[in-house]
This record gives sequence, C-alpha cells and structure tokens, in this order.
Amino acid sequence: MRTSLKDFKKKALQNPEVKSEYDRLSSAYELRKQLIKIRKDAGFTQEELAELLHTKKSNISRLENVNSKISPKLSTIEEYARAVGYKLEINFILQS
Amino acid sequence: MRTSLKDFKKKALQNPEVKSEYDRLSSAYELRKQLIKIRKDAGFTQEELAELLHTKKSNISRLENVNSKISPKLSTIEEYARAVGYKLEINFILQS
DNA sequence: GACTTTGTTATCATTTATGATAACACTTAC
DNA sequence: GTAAGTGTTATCATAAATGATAACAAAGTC
Repeated sequence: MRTSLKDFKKKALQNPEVKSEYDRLSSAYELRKQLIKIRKDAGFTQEELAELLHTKKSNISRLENVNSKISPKLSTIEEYARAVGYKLEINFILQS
Repeated sequence: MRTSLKDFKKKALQNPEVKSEYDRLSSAYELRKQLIKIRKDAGFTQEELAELLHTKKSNISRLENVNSKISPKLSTIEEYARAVGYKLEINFILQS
C-alpha cells in the first residue's frame, strides 16, 4: 500500500473544511462516549436511566448512539448527567 | 427587616427542589453571560455574528437573553462559539 | 431634537429533537 | 436451545428550537 490510512488522515485534516467536519464529528463522538461512561460508572442500564428521566430506553439509546445525527438540547444532556450524579461544566476555549 | 434577603436565599437553597431549580437557572444564566462575553471579546455585534451564522440578529438576541426560556441545541452553542473563535469544552463533574 | 447603532420582543413558519411503541439483534445464564 | 436482559433501529406524533420579519427600546452621535 503506497498511502497508509494514517497519511491519508493527516493530509485530509490539512484541508480546513475536512478538519472542521472532523472536529465537529469527533466532539460529538466524544460526548457520546462520555455519556455512556458516566451512566455505566453510575451502574445504570439504559432502561433504568430512562425510567429516572421519565422516558424510554430507545430514546436513551438514540442519545448515546454515535451514528445518531441529532444534536441534543443542552437541557437533555444536563438532565442525563444529573440523573447519574454528574454536573455539566461548559467552557469556551480560545482557538489558537 | 427580620429576615434578610441573604438568609432567605440560604434557607431556600437547603430545600432540594429549590436548589435544583436554582442550579439549573444559574447555569443557564452563566452560559448566556459567557456567550455575550466571548462575542464582545471577539468584537462582534449581534448583527455581525448573525451574518456569520447565516441567521438574524433577533435570533442571536434570543439565544443570549437570560429571560429566554429556550434550551438551545448543543450544535447551536458550538457554532456560535466557533464563529467567534472559540471551541466548546464539555466536562462531566461528579456531584459530591 | 433627529439619526444611527445596537439590542429586544412578539409572531409565525419551518425544522428538528424528543416521546412512545414495536420489532429486532446480541449476549449471557439456565 | 431458549429465556431474560440489554441495547438498537425504524416509525410516527408531539413539543420545542430555530429562521425570518417587523416593530420597538435604549444609548450614543451629530
């Protein structure tokens, strides 16, 4: 293989448009990984958490699912976090 | 005055339901203060930012307004931040 | 005082997230 | 292998955020 996947990624990320999309997706991915982590750390299944939030497990799955194309409301994330014993902290980092 | 405002607040915040509502409102308030701050630091008016985001100044005002009862989408906040040169960082803090 | 700039508020249309239900896939324990 | 537990996916109805327009308010400029 002439061009490795890694090289391709590196090159692609030099394209500003690609990078921007990458950042957006990766932060969405990170968020969902974090959601799953705090739920599991708190020892809840999706169904148990759904009950705490007065909703259904399918909705929790959608929220946590990486493939999901939704951008959740801030309040949804806050309530999810609170239900499993966490608090949301939001910071704005100057892009350098 | 027998009961000072401060005492009232302190007492009220011992009521879990009141505290929960207080936290929610105060974090929403903080968020909006931060939004306004980063926009001003970047030197934009609401109208200028609106143009960057392909929307209207009234919508920016609604987003920034403390009295607003909306809970914005995560993507809305992310795009706002990015447009004024900031990146969003989200952390989940264990409630102790 | 009139004028410009900036932000606010109300309203309506449109888009999108969320709620609910059901069927399915996967794992694990029996 | 089958039954229970857990998570996924598709779909539809409902609620809520966002987009757009217009009129207004406040503050500063001349």
